[in-house]
Amino acid sequence: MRQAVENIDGWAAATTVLPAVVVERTQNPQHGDYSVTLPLKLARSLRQPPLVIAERLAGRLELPDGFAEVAIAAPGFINLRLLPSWLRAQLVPIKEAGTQWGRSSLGHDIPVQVEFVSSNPTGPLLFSHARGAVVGDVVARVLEASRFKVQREYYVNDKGRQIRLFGESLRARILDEPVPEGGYQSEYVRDLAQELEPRAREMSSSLDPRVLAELGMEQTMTSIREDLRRLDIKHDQEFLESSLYDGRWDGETWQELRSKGRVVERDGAVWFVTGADKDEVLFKRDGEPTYFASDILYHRDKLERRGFQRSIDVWGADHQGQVGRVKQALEVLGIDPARLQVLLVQLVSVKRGAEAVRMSRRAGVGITLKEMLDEVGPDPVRYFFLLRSADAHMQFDVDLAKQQSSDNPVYYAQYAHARLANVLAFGADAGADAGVSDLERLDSEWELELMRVMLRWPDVVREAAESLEPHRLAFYTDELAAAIHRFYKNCRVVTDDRPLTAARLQLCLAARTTIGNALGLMGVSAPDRM
RNA sequence: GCCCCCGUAGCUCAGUGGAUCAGAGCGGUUGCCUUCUAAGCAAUAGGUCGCAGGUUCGAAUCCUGCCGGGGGCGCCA
Repeated sequence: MRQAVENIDGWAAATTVLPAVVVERTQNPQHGDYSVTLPLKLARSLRQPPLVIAERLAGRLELPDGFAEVAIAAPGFINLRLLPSWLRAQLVPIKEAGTQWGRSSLGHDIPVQVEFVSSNPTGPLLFSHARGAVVGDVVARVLEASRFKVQREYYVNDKGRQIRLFGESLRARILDEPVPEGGYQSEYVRDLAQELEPRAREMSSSLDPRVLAELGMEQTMTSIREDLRRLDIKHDQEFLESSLYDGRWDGETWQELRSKGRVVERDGAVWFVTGADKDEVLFKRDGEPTYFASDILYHRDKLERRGFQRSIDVWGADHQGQVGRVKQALEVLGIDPARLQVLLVQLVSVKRGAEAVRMSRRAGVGITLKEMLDEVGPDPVRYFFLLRSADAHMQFDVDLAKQQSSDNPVYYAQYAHARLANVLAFGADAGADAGVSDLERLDSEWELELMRVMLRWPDVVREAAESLEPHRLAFYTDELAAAIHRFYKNCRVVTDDRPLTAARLQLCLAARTTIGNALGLMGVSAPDRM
């Protein structure tokens, strides 16, 4: 496809530097399947009208297999159309690829880490955490489908002031004393204290807050893992913040920054010199490192010591301010900051009835993920999050997600899959195999349209992987489901016409493969029956 | 004050590094089940793409400035 256009380069190369040759999909099917806008871009440097250029180029085009006519359209497009016979022939490779259909080797086994969720082990996952969890997981899935070597990591903040307060709060609850200033007042900690008390007393008769914090984190992580499991999310590794402070890695890193003149002591604290108007604290006056300090050690560890080419971090939008300074510190350490990509996931508000409740991490209030999973189930949670781009604020409509009815967009896609599965089962004996000649019977607008949509699937996966935009999968799935429903409505599959039946069953099989793979990449179930 | 995200149909949101259409779902109105699942299909109403300039043959899309909503700018996490 692209190579075909390269062939014309020689013709124009003499004049000037060529703009990139781009073959894009047409937005309007009336204009064919692909279009080239090169003539419009060349018009100025060639000093010829774009239409003339288009005609000369079109005449020289060597089309690869599968393309029918080349058309010129004002003001200077070259439009290409796929041959129906070529479309039909693609059903065979889709069938052969099966669950592999849509995968690519784009990533060439490059090691990439996706770090997501990373909620503190001092309380349950809130529903607001789930958006980042889903986005991170699907980014990981899409990268895996593009043959990146992906590791999913959960970064556990298991040290510092918050953990100390956590332990002290647990102790206070057990002893029925007041929770310390700034401590954890939540019901969760109260219940946890009660649950841990017998073991805690056994392990530490004095109820050492450190032991309590340890037990509490262990317990909390267990429940977090369980919540994530229900969303079909599993991390390969839980990385402990405390492991960064082994006395060598941290010492070496600070030494490196110091040698570059980027560390100063002032007011009893240790600062990273940004060179901008405001420096950043690395070590507080009480000697404890800040999160920023840990972030530096952590990302250096991933990108330098552990050898990941890229680290894709999924953060809440409220951490936006940290991106710049972590990247800056990495650069000082000689690490290309572009290797760290931060996906900022915007906040979620929950709509229940007519009421919208904003969920902010800071506000600390909100529905837990567990409660939401109990109420609506994992499929709507995943699908709804994927129906929004990560950088858009979104409103989660609980009532809609909960509806087991046609209004719920999840079912639209799942129903398309179930219908196909049903037809395939119904017609099993009639469609054992179809030859290429039979496939020629597939010539209605609905059948050809369905094929066109299916054939975009590999591009969708690739684009989602390149842009790190998992919502593209959901929008594609919706389109594909629409094409399937229209086909189903207008083309009776199982009839007395055996060859036609066989051909249509082949189409159903390919379509089910495609939508099944799409749902699978999103981690949404694809039922055979609804 | 500075930085980031958003502003597109009544509602929730796609599209946005130019040309080739302003779109989907929900909600409104109206049709379609003797045949493989109507959790579906089809039709219809509904929008100065926040405002104002600018660049261009062409701007929802790029630039500038405003307005509005959200988030950040801690020796908090």
